Amino acid sequence: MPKQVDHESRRRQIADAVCHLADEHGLEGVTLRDVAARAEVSMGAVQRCFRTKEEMLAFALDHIGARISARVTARLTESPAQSARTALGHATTEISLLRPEHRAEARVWLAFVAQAAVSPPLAEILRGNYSGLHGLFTRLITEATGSPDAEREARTLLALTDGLTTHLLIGHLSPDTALDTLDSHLTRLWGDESA
Amino acid sequence: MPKQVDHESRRRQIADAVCHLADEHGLEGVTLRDVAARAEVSMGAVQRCFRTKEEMLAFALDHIGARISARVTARLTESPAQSARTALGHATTEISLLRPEHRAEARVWLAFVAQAAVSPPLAEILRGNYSGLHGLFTRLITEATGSPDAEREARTLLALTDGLTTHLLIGHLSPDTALDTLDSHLTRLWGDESA
DNA sequence: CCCGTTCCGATGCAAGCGCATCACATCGTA
DNA sequence: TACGATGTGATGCGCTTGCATCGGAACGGG
Repeated sequence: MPKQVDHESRRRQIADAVCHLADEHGLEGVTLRDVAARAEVSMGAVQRCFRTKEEMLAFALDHIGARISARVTARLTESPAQSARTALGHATTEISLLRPEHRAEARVWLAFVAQAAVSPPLAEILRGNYSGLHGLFTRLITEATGSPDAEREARTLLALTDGLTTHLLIGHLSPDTALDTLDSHLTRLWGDESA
Repeated sequence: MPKQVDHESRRRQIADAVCHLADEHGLEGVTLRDVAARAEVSMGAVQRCFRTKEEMLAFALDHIGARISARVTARLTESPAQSARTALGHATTEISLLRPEHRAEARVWLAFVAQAAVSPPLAEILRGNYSGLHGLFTRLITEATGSPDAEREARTLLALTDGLTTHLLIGHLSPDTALDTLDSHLTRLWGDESA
């Protein structure tokens, strides 16, 4: 056998390059050549890892989705002693990608969401991610409030975080304003349900 | 002078073509040739109306933004006798583009938003649109509830509608579910503020 | 030790892109 | 009526794209 490269790690390496490029110039700026250059591999290597460009994009979306989800669950498990309310607060701020260090991830996410609106395979992946987050939010809200409307509250919260992230990216909101809006919504959620 | 074509109406005609193509294949599927073909004009005519492709996209974004805003204000003025609450309900359902006949506009909007995240000129246009909508929402909420937090509620509502639209487009939510979520949020808004 | 298998990376190719160019209709004017 | 200005649409150009191809390097088995 030849050199025997770890394919899986190479795929992740390429997916990271895709995310970097999508952050800088949007998904339209993601070409096979630029991806190969950024990942510091040859173009042939990229083509061997992924049969088509679309397959590469799908893997990259899965990759970044998994990374974000992992960060959320990590945040929850590292501070398990606190209440479900603060846990949900942590989860939402993590999801909404409001902090500057996650701005790049937010841009990549938005680029993929837009593409998913006209690409069923990408939409399928996103649906999976959102379903998972919806379930997580529902569980936390139920735990914190016992409300029978937890599913609906989870939908509202998830849509709100996405909307705030979007408005942040196009400069309509500042990070502080977005965070304040999110906090306010959570505060009212507790007030309503536990009263 | 030669044929003397109405430039402004032609620009709108081209902008409509841009929107149709963006709806079908995303913004990446918008090429000068396809735009010309869809608008039933020659490619040279497109280039005469807009010096560059980016200028054309900016005009198209302005065009669709104005159309949506116009529809919202039209909806408000055509039923002025009702309360500010129902007015806001109408405005939000109009903005959130949940109805099937506005699905195309929603897809176009999402495509432009994503592009705006990496294109300052487009972001500038979007910021103007959102500022106008934020002002409108703030006014209606103030009128309906007298709450001092009207600005924050308006931000929340605007972000929520955008998030719901996004989730609808990628198939995470059904139109009915999205509408129900929006209605629920509005109901709670009235309950909180007027209590 | 050498050969066969397996993987790699450079190159080629057809298609499509945005943009510039230019001869040609078209109409007001003298 | 003849002319010149002006807007028009077809064509060309340089470049990039995604994808297919192919010679060669790198190992393990006989």
